[in-house]
Amino acid sequence: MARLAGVSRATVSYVLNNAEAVRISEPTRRKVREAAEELGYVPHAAARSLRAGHTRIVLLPTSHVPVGPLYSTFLNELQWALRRLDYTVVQYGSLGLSGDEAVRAWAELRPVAVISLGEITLSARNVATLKRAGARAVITMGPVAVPGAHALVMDQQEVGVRAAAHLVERGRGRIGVVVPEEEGLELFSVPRLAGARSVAGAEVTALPMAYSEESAAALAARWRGLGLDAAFAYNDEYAMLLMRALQDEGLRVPEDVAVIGADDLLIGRLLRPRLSTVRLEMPTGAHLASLVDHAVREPSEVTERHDLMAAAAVHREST
Amino acid sequence: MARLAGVSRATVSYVLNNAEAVRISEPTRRKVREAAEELGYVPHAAARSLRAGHTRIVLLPTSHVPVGPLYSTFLNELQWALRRLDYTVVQYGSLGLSGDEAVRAWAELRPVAVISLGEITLSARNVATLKRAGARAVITMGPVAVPGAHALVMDQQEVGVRAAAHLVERGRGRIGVVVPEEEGLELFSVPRLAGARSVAGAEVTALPMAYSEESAAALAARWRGLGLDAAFAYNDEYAMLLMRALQDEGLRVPEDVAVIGADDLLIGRLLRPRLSTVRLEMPTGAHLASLVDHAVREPSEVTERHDLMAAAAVHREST
DNA sequence: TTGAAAGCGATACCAC
DNA sequence: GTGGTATCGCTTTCAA
Repeated sequence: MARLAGVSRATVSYVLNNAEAVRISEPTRRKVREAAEELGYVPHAAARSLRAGHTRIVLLPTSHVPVGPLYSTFLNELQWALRRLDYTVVQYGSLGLSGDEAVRAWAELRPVAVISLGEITLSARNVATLKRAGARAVITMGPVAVPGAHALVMDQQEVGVRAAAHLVERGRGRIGVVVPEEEGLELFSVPRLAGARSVAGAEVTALPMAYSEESAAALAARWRGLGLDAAFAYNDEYAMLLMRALQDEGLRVPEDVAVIGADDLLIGRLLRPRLSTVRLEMPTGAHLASLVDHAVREPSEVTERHDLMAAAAVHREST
Repeated sequence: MARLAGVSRATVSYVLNNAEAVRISEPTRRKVREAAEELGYVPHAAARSLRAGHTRIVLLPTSHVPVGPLYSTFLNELQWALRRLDYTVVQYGSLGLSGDEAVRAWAELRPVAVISLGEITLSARNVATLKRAGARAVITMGPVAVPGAHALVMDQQEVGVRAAAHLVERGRGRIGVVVPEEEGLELFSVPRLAGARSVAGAEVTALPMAYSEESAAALAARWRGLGLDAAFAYNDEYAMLLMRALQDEGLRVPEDVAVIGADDLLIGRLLRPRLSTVRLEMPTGAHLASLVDHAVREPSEVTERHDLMAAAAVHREST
């Protein structure tokens, strides 16, 4: 744009970046600003980052659009906090890509940090690729730790443990664990199931169920034959579907069947009886943002640390 | 990377882009591929697009994380379809940015297309800025059309009309319309309210309510004094909160109060009585993707067209 | 079939 | 104070 405003490109750059090292006369500044405004000039991020050798992009892969207010509040907070730290938050839709393909695509953008929310599992090689491509921080939030990355491990097994322990405490030992039939949730559902199995006094039956009323009704229809006195559903949504179907079958909750979900979704509080659940303590968005920032500034200090998130049962009326 | 694999950078480019115009010997190809693999080489998107003069980025601004399976299915479909057409889908979190700020930030990335889902209202100037920055298609999905952009107008007013008309048909004329207290939803809630008001035989009272159990309970507590026989809530989530609170107050649904929501969320079917709702006919993700692709290839043909989405009431048990 | 070199837009060093 | 200019990594035209 520049020269058409009467000055050189260098001068434009100085003015628009408020360069301190160099003094520009006020009339010139004004001229440049006005020209930029008039032309609707916007700097070219690609050129800038090519020159600079790095970007300020924080990449958030999203394969499934997140569901639930807990998750979306977290995401909003995170984005807001990162922008305040002058990062550009880019969500990259990675649905249907394999891990390797996805990582290549991310790396092309040369993000300074990647926060993987766990839908795609990264290998040590993947992390290395990202780092070679300029990522100073790779943070994973998921069920398992990843070599080379800072991991915030959401201990899904602990969710299962808490749920089953809660039921056993309340005198229920024959527990049906609802496992989603939908693909892509295994990373969460398998450890949750395993956690439940590991609890002393719990006799666990795995119950596949899809996220639909029909599937829930079918499961409820054969419930009496299963000889169970409690259900732990994959999450509150599955729990709600099941609980409703059980009630439609004439079973009383919690008298005949205790039902517990997970993830503490708001909707769990809207049903009657109110749904007991297991809550996972997420870090706040601001906390994670400052972790990212720290990792970007001092990569050596933060790499390879593993933090564990706690889980706790929340007792309401359904158990 | 290249020269370290024994060939020139040009050759690398040819091989990795499968250039047809030029024939490269098979041994060379293999050498290049192996070197790339070994070094974990990933091309630099910024350099590429700088050289090419354009990107394949389709930018999806997201300010609020979308809620509900209808919306998220749509988004997943859209991303998947766009990637099949070889676009890079980038969601840009724009929460807390003004329209002008957001547009500048988007324009810096030089997207070839922008699909604004309606949380931020674009001005004609904004659209012009994006186009000058290389956007060949600007598509808005929202309550209002935008000059210069291809608009998919979701007629929010029609949602209000359908809801109120449905209630009037069923003999309810004194309608409370729940309006969210949360910020950022005005673009949807105001026309929905206006639409309801415009229906003959409907006497409408606006009822501010926040998305919390407390707020719903407070509203329910003063319900009998309002002299209303029906409620149209902003969407199914607000409807569920309100319906539950009304029932806790001892009011019967639909006998004492008919309740209707909007957006046809799955959870609406889990409550008893099942929630009546108004459904907005969204285009499929694949449809929108091909619209984008067409607009990118032939911008002149598509600009400024306005398509209207239909809305229809779905009767269940709560009305 | 492969290599050399120009150039995309922004920046920062160095002269003037 | 301001204007040239080399540079980032990649693609593509032209020569060899």
